[in-house]
Amino acid sequence: MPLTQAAPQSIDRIFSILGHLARERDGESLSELARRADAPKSSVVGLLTGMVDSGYLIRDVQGKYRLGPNMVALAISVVARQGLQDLARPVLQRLADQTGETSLIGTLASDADLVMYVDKVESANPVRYTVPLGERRELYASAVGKVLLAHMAADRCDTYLRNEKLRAFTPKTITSVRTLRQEISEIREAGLALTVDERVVGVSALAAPIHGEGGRVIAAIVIAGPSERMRTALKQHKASLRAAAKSLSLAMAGTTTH
Amino acid sequence: MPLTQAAPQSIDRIFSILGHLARERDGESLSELARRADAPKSSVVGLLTGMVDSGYLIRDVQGKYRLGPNMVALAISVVARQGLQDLARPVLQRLADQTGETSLIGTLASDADLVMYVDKVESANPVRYTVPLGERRELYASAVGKVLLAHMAADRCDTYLRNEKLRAFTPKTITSVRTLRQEISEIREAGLALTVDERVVGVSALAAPIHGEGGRVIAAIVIAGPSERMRTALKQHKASLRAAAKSLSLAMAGTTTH
DNA sequence: TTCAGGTGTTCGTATATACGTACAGAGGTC
DNA sequence: GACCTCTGTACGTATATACGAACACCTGAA
Repeated sequence: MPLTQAAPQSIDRIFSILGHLARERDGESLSELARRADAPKSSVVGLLTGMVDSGYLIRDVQGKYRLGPNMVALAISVVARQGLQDLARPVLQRLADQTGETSLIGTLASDADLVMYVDKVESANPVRYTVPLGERRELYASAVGKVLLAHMAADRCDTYLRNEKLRAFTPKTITSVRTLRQEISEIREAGLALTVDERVVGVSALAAPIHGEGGRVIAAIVIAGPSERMRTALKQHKASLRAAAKSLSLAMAGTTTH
Repeated sequence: MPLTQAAPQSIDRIFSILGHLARERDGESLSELARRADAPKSSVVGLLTGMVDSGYLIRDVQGKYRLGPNMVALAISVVARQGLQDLARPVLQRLADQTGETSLIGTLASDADLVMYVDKVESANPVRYTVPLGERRELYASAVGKVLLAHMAADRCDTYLRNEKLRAFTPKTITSVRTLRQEISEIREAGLALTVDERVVGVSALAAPIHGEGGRVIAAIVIAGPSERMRTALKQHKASLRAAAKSLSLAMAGTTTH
């Protein structure tokens, strides 16, 4: 392998600056950005000036640097290009990091009223919940399935409830159509679905809807783990999950066909 | 002004590459990207290699370069940071393209019960409606104003209707408080407001609410044009406007404080 | 008011990087 | 199979850029 020169260090510096400014609400000073980029101030000032001149950053009246209109436009066009799975991956990763539990995306299978798991980031915990991707499961006994039922057309949901045989997987599986209907209605109001030991004993799952174009629910994002561990952190998990679902819904709203 | 050196040319080259890849569905070759960036291939290959190493680009099995996971994650976090006007711009552009009419965003002025137009994309038609940005107009005679009245606190709306002198701008301006109250109630139900020749003879406007955090209406998105042209395409315009308002509402829902 | 610490700016010099050139290889055409 | 065109790669050299050092200025604390 011939010896080739290293890539220019401005690449990592530029992205370090952009990433930092994307995470901060307020602008940042030259000195702070130089510290974050681990680079001399006189080197960083050249990069900042160049990005300001090109409209990717702006410098406010306090001398703080912020993301500029061209960066926002570029970001919008990048996000608009992605499909759900591309957009979901970093969100799933962050959610798994925040909660310590496995995070997944599930959608309605195209040919049957079943949930299909299309992406996941497994928990770092040695004791973790997991499910094979591509797996198809019943709607009525999973948090994802209940979210999808809550947001599908009312007549399609009614047809499903009339026709589906609610077999028990565990002693906690809901097998009463009346009880399930009531719970689906509550999920529609609350936005989140929680299952405890319904599909697998000892496993809880918490799911939220992901909205696509026109507000339709196209998928659900879910975290799942051992019921006792999920129980102790449920409140924080709900907050993290709502935020993750919202950022994905935002991202999906931007990806309309042109 | 002391003579300082120019910013490094890699800045413009990096953003040129990213912008181009964001617009293309397929990947692009090294030679094509070098042409687009107007730079020697041997210079561009160093930038590409650096961005691939850092995960901002990937190189597929055909040797084509594409946006990588770190660029997608950066873009998502940039978009999640924006305010209404930044997010609105591409939506207004698309709406103006789809409908052929001028599209605008209006909000409630902070110091008076007036509409203020804060952003617009003018129609490409030589015959077009336009209004200067920053312009402040009465609520009762504009589609935006009626949307905002329909979604504000009921007592604030009542106070406005009691105190505002409903002067006529045209023979079609609604000057009866009773009629206006009824119409506001209908707008609250229907979601859309339509004005025909009320503020300016020969001009119609169609407005929909934009919801922010917690479902509050923070602005309205509107298309406006000559009444006859608006009339002939009203149904399609309603569909396009609803979709635009929803995508903005979802985008605004995503920009929550973490 | 003084002082210390941190800021942003400037510039000459060191050096990292850009690039021109050559070339091997691939693909398409005849 | 030969030939042409374009690709991506390699590398030595030219040069654009990084950066260390110095300094004026600002802010906050004593």
